[in-house]
Amino acid sequence: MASTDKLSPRDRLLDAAARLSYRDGVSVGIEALCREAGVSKRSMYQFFDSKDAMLAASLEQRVPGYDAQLAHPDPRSASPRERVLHVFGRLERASVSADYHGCPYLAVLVELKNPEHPASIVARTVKERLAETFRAEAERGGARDPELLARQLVLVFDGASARAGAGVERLDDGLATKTVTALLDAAGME
Amino acid sequence: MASTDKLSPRDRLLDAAARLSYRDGVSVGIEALCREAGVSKRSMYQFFDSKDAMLAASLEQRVPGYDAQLAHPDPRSASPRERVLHVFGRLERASVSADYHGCPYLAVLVELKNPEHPASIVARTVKERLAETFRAEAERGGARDPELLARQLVLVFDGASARAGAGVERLDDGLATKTVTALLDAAGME
DNA sequence: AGTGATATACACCGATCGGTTTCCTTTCGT
DNA sequence: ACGAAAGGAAACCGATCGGTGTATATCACT
Repeated sequence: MASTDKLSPRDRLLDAAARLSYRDGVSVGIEALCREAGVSKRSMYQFFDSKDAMLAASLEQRVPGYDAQLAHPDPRSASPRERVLHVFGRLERASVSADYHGCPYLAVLVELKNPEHPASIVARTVKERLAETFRAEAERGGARDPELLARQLVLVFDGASARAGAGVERLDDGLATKTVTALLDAAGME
Repeated sequence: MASTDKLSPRDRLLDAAARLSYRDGVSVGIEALCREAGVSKRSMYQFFDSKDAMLAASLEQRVPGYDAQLAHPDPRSASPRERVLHVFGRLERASVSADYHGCPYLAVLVELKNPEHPASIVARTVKERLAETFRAEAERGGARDPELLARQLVLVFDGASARAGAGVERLDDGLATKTVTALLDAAGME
């Protein structure tokens, strides 16, 4: 019994779309997606209006897991600084995986040049939420300019994930953490 | 007389490949490339072995201009810090253009998941050279850890260009410059 | 057992992909 | 003025693209 056997065809499609579009890019064919999901093309078009819609749905479905991964395990006892650093610690740990190819949402935004694409809209929303999370932490931590600090943090986040995903940088020596620490200190965040 | 009329067919192809693959992504068809260049497909395959080879050549041809754009206009009188900040000033100024879509070399690395692709190799080389340039400046500027600082700077560079290119961030208020300044200060670079 | 919904397999659509070939015109050296 | 060579237009190749139509099989429910 394969691991996908207990999932509905729709969920298997979303799973395959997320996995293959992340590994091979958004230009992956629907034929390959359906083969991977073990679902006929005909069924796919009953669940989704188009390939674009399925891609957007697959990105959206992964948002809760993505958020949970970046959230601090014990947010109550942790300081704002610890919660911010946790995000980059997770990024650094994830980046060592052989099949890490960078932040999937940033990749989608880069690959789909069209900002009106439904998947681009989902990706942009995720990025805005991350920035807003950082901003709230910066405010709680007493940063001098919370908005600026938050934008700096997403800059580092996306730069680190893109470079690690592209294979031109390694984060496992704490590069992101060190960079963020310097920025937190400079912003006067406790 | 169009602006391309005085260029050789080969140069027109390289120009069209650079422009269209930057605007539409590397998946742009050779039919469109040849139409844009005003060159027959047959001629194109006499100049280049494949679409991949032409793409790599088009990226490579733009390297000198890219370098010149980031180089300080008066490198002798400028300090290492000024030379570094000049790079990010140029990035911020370029990013306001309506047809700015991020660093083309990073985009190619993200879009072509295959690191063995000839265009990926060119792009990786460009990124390595930028990091090396930063490292040399960091050393000259007396940074505590020149290698670390250089990696932080390319992190910010790629993060800023990717986010600005994706349309999720604006750099025209000096975001990159402010971030880099904080990192230079933290590294003890004069 | 019968029925309607759901899923599959598979041929098919026009369009485009990267790449090749054929034919014809233009250009250039002599 | 002539012949070779280069270049352009377009047909053509097999493959794949996103998407549909059709006929068959499987399933739950009554």
